[in-house]
Amino acid sequence: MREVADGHFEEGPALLIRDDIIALVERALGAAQQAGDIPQFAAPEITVEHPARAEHGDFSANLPLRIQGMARMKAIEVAEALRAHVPEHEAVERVAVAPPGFLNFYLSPAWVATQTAAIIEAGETYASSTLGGGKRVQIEYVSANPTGPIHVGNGRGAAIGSTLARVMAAAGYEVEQEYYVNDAGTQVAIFGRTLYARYQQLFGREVQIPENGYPGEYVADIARAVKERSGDQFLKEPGEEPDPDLGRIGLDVMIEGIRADLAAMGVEYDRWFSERSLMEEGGAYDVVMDLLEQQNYIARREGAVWFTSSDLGESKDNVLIRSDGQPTYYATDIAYHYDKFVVRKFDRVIDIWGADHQGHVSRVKAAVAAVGADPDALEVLLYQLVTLKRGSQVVPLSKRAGEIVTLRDIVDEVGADATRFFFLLTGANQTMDFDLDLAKKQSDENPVYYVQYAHARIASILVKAQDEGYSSDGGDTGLLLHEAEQALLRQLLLLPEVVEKTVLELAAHHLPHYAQDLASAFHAFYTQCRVIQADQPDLTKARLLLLHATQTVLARTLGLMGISAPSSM
RNA sequence: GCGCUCGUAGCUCAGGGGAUAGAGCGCUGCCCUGCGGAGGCAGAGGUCGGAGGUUCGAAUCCUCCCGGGCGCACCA
Repeated sequence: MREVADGHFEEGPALLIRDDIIALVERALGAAQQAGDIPQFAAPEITVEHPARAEHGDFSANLPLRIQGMARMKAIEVAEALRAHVPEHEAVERVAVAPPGFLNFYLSPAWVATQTAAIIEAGETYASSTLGGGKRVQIEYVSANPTGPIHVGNGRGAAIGSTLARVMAAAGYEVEQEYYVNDAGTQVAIFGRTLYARYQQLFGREVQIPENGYPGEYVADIARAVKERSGDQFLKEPGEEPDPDLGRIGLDVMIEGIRADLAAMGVEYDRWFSERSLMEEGGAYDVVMDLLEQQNYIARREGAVWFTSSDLGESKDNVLIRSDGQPTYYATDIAYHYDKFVVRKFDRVIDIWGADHQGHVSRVKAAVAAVGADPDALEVLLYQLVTLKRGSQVVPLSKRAGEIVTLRDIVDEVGADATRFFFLLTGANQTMDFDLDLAKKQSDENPVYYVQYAHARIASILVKAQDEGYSSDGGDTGLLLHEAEQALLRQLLLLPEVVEKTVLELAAHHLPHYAQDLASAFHAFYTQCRVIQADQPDLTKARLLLLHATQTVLARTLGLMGISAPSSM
């Protein structure tokens, strides 16, 4: 039981064994200094890592190498001195010194084996933690303009955002997922005029799509739907401005489509935040403008209203209100972030943007500071753009171009699971190619099948065991000492670290890589160790428990990625 | 030009101060007389873009250079 926040307690998972090892090193240092084996000095923060080679143990501390200077001793001697003072721990079988000065920890196979029970008990909460301490974090992602269907690049943001949301929730944050709907501004106006042009065309008028308009067929589709439902209700005299209601209806249709497309990929938001709502009388936009005025961050020149962001270290000032009286996207974005921090008081705000918005990051941070919030509480995660390909042929993504490959196309063709896994596999600041031909192939080249197959295989064995009357009741997990069993168990024990790392780095790609390693360890175990053996009832029970634990962790890992864990494929 | 980012196996990518640099795909060769072969094992394949520097130790940090991507609007 650990305190989460405000005296609220919850059942805690087993502590990370890694943290226990760190504590052992720390205590060894204290004891060695106490005993005079190592001189007194303030030690740096202690870390341990998993050695690349199994012969170097399960955990390795490089502390001796790092403090050899301070101790004025050879690293190897520091290591020896520390080793002599490492306290006993049930999980640690032995501690060894290795040149040039590593302190290596070897876990007890028996201890590792018995962790199976703890994993099964934790079930779908395995690898949950209280790292976030109940802090309120908002994750805003995709937020593509509702003037067109969302495309491949948005899909990458969707996969990363919704996965981070799941993982941070597991790590003890109170997470709110949000989509910022740009339902105001010039692009929306252009969309409205485009829709009206399409609408007029349906009544035989010779009207061109406006310059900079949206040529996609989807606008004509909406126009047809409106005509079907409302006839010529929105038709005005030639040359007149379109009815704003028409634009609004069109936008609603688009937003509903976006919502459905994202839902098809397993992405659900807690809130869809309307940009237009900021502009209401006395809304955040008015408040922020007054605030900036009071803080002397406003300048009027060339007929426009400027934010003097260069006073805050920015390379230049930025326009808030254009000379035509329309606020810029930047101005409403300041109001939006004011709402996030000052009105709704999130502890952390994570914005996930495409890398083409990179220039916007410091501007928004400067604005956040100007309205009195902590700019460090805003974390902007940029993902590099996706190049869409058909084989070696690059497909243009632009909404304005002829061919529009939507996210929905991809999800329909390769499935939500493969789409998500594929997007998550590559680190966010790495550009990636999305090869439609390859993604469509549904072959074993797609690693999601490898992972899901492991889960299905386990389910199949468990069913068979049940059919044949085997049970894991009373099984002794201490029997799981085979090399392949131990390797698998060590993978299972890694998930809490992966979750922590994912949260600390805001790097979702660790999960699919871990999933593959875990599946690989399972498949190797499966090949070497038969589970159901009539002449070995005790071992059968123990291995059934191991299967339960593995299935639990696989399902958990897939679940954190928003990917299904099928029982059959 | 300035800023951000990337350059690691034939291809797609991990690793981002630690020990002999990893995985998948592809390639070569093995493994189904028992639980799902969408599987397993082994092998070939690398001057970690280049050059300096910091460090006990650099693919990792710093500087410069080369080469890609993206920004640098009264667009969003």
